Amino acid sequence: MKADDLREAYLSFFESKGCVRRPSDVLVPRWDPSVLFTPAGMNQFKDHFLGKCKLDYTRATTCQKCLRTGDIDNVGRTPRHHTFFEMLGNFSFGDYFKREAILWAWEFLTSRDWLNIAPEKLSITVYEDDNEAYCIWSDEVGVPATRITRMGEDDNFWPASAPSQGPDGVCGPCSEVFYRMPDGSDVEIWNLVFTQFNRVGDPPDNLRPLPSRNIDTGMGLERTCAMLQGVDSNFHIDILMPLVEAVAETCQRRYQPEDDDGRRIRRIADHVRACSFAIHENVLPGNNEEKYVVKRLLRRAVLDGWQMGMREPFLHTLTAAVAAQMKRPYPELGDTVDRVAGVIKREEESFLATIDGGLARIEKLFESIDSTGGGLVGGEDAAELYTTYGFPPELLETLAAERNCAFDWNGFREAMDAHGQRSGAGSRVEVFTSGPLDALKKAMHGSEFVGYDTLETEGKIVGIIAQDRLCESLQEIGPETRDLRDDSHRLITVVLDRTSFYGESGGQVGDTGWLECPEGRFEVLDTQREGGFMLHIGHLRSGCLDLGQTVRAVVDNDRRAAIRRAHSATHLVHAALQHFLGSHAVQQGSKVDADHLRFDFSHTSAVGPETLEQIEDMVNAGTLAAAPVAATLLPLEEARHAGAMMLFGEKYPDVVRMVSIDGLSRELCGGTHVTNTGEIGAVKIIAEESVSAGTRRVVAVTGQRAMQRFRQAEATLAASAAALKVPVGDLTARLTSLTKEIKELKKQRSPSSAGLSADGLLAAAQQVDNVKIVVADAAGCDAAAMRQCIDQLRQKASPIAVLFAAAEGDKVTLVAGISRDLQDRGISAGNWIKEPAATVGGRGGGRPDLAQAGGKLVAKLPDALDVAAAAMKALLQG
RNA sequence: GGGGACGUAGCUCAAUUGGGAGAGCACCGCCUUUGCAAGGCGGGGGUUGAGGGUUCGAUCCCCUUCGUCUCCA
Repeated sequence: MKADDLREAYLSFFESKGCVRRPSDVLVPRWDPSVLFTPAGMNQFKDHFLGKCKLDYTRATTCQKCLRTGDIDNVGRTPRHHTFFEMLGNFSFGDYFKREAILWAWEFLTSRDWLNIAPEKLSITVYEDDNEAYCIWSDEVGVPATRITRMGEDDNFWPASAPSQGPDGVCGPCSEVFYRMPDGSDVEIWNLVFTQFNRVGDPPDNLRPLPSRNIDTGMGLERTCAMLQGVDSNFHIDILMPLVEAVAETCQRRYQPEDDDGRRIRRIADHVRACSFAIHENVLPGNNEEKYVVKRLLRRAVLDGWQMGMREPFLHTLTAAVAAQMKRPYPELGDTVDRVAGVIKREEESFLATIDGGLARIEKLFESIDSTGGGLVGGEDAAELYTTYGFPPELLETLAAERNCAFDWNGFREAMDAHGQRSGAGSRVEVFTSGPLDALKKAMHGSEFVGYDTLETEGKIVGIIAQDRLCESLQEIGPETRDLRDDSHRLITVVLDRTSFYGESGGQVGDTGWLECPEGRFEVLDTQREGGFMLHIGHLRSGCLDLGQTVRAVVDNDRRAAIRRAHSATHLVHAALQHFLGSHAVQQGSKVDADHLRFDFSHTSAVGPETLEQIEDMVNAGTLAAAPVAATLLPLEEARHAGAMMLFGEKYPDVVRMVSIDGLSRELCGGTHVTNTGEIGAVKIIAEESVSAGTRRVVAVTGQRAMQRFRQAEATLAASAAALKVPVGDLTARLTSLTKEIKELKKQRSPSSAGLSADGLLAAAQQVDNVKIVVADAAGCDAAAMRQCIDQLRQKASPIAVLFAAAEGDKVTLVAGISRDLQDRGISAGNWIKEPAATVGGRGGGRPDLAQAGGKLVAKLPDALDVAAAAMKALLQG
């Protein structure tokens, strides 16, 4: 059976059991702070399991794309480890339980209409105390006792070992189905989790039955396919083998499963598949979180290629093969092949450059190893190369072997552990988060948002949260609450059943304003949203608020209008960027504030000033056109058909809101917009900068802030022109002539202009034996000019010793130089200058031929010159 | 988010305990050459990422900040 057929069979089987077929969730669930990537099929149903949302259905089935990096080191080495894989699942939220889950699993596996697996090849494990599951398997299904094993909590409980070690919360026993492979090994193909307990504290008696019990099952698509197709490795099933072969061909290797290259080829196949999906969802390789995971996967794959002799980017050519194999379940992957390939190629180039750069550094390392005769690459050195420059240890080991050097892996691991300690461990986020809103979420879907059409509305208070707890009522408690210094600790959250306040989302900031009623006034400083609820965050300024009370929600009109301008302008900017830079310039993030917007997009290089101007012109042409803006709700498919701009990797609801700017832009967007682009006024781009590799940012202002900016610029110009006493139009010319003049003046500030001429100095020089000694006050010269003069003198006469001193402000600068032949006599300018420097209360030093010093006693300058002359005479005679 | 490294001419990089900011390539001018490739001579180009501090003096040492790279979570 083909993988595509297995997916379909599984989903339709469970549909026949009343489960609702849901699409795979995205691979990168940005809404879930507890994970970077979707790790299992149940992830998208967390709120369903916890009863934290109203249920539209109580049974579901999915095929979920997943990514895990926990066993990353085993990928390619073993037959069944992947980073990216698919999980088939069926789920019950307080509906069917153990009996159905077990019977259906068995039916699907063994029925002639479905997988038709010989029952004697299957064996079962259950949790040691779970007699209920044991009896169902043994009595109802009829699995012989020899093939049912009771296992402990570390194997057959979820989370593993929860009863004794925690964490507290929902948990339960599980039961696993194993298949006997041709080689005699048993492979787990299906895990049935029965969440039926709430763990409270340590044993004994810490497992309390849950009123609403859930089913969460997962069947690995790849391993089940391997079983059905009778192959010995997941990598040899129908959707992976062609990819493995494509990798082998690209790397010009014959795929031999058993050798080192076979392992590398499998790893490349796995990683390029994982990265293609992640990058498809706009996760670009980067330096933190999921971005870093993508980067690491890509680099591991490139490294494997490097070790097979690949010196040029190659990974990116494989994205088409990935899309081809995954076409049926994920056709959208085909739309982004070029973009994904481009991203991968960039990262490949960057990593190959890193390797190149590291090679030079490594030469130095080997030289020092050779000179000390150690014959061993130290773990410390390897770790430093890795953590600082990203040079992979595996490569270093290979290079070391070529030099007949050993590699200290143990030392390397120790050093890396130490690095890990220094870096500190990040805080872990709970898998299931809970908060004061949970009770509210069970009772209602969310707040009704009416703020698109109206900025004032009546709403009933359905929740008040203070100090992270739900309250019945709230009273103003004196002026100290208004203490701005620690206001943040005392922020209050009010939830209404309906509101005109927009909660921050899609980059648009939350509204501010007031909640008013006869009994009190609440100032809203920010509006956030959580699970469909708008949270009005702020302070009670007077009176009191009670649960159930009706208030008037009044949004700050001027601010909202400014936000609308900025948001619509953002859409125009997006469209203009795409027009001038190309379709790859997709949105990476944005912030929409009052008359101020920030827009991040994919682009590799800086956008030049000319292009930026063109973009600005196009945007302003859009506002001048006074184009109507309309928002419509329509089915996702229709929006797609209408050509609305959509972000890959976003999970859109079935009905979407499309914001169209007549003839200029179509985007799916939940934000608030002007009704006509003419309202935006001027749009002025004020910055273009880099956010991270591959991402650029433009910042722009609109409406009144654009006007303010023009005024400011004018004021600066006017002030500058006034300062230079020229008309604004002549400013540039005046500035260039001024800078030129300054430059010339500096040049002229030479010894000669200060009354010092080389010939004059030579004529006035003292002479001891045949050595000329020039000691002079070089008033008006700076150190550079004095040096220059010394050079001139040294060229004209030798042997010669020169020392200049000049006072400027409250400082004295001295410079001394001697000719080469005096150096040969053991005289040093550095030593010479010390005495006169001390005379003016300073110190100095320098090189034998030229030295510099300074001091602060300006009045002593003439003395210092006498001292200098005397000192040189002494040196010459000594 | 934390650790480490690096920011010097348009580019690639130098600069000894802190003591005169340099080289190669590129650029401009002139010469040589029928032309090209190349060669010779000369020249322009720098707030040493930014801001503070220590010092007589900072590319160098210290602090802050911005940027790039990199490892870890």
